[in-house]
Amino acid sequence: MNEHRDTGLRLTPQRIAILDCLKGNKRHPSAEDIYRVVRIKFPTMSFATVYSTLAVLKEKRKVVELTIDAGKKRYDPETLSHNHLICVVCKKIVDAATSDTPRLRGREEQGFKLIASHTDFYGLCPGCREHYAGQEDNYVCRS
Amino acid sequence: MNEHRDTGLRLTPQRIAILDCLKGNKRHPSAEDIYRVVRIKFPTMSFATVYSTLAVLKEKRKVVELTIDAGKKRYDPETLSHNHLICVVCKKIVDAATSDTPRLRGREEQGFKLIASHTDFYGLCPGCREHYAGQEDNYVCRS
DNA sequence: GTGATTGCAAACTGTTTGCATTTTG
DNA sequence: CAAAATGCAAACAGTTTGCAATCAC
Repeated sequence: MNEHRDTGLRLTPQRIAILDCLKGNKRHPSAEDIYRVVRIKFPTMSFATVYSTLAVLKEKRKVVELTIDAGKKRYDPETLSHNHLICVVCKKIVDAATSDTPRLRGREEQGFKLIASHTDFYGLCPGCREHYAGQEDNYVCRS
Repeated sequence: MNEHRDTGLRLTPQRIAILDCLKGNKRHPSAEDIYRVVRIKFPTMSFATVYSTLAVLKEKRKVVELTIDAGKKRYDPETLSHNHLICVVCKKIVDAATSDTPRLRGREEQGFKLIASHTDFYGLCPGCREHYAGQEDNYVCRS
């Protein structure tokens, strides 16, 4: 009945709220971001529930964990391969399409069995751009 | 006199040990990895010193912070732009050269001022490959 | 000598775990 | 009704901070 049946997980009201929060969410929210949203409907919601639901969703490939933001995991309901554009000041993350996918130079694979790849782009978002234009050098970009 | 003079920071014995540990280090060590190494020579060395030195080095662009590994920062003394190849099982990180650099599709920049980009490649390293071959599907790759 | 660095401990942030209670299928 | 999820609190890991003692320049 419920639109989230296909996740294959037991649908508790809390989980439905989390799934609703994630559905089509392009903000790449952290666990706390999600917690704050679902807690509006479920004041008793605990962090442990958010984390355990995210763990199950990750296992079922319904969500992907991003490590772009140091010291805080962020989650992306878009699990098809895509790239990101990250603001080095406010850490906003938006999806980015690229014109091509880079390849490792043949002999550079060093015995690795390749599974996937993705590219992160760093920059200043429109908002931060205003305040920090010309100070790009002050920001370290590499993840 | 000391080979690390050019870093522009006050050279205490502890800092020299940290710089020695980082010099040419291709292992992308975490703060703890560094701590364990320098503590052999300086048993009184504290974590705070490692972190504060890393903070200064980061500021002076002598080292770059990697967020590839969730929940644990790793450091790279190679500050020129380059890419990484990461083992999804043991988190080993090695440098990788690519044949090309992807570009954002023109209208995709969404008002961002671009500063930099890099590509992460995921796979199984030679060692883990043996034990986990055929189980690639069990590993989530996206950072 | 003075300002920066060290070492220690305590504080903090984000995440994980144990367990009694409740709920889903 | 059995297996799984919740909520709470406590435990954890990694990182940061405050401060007195020490050290580099």
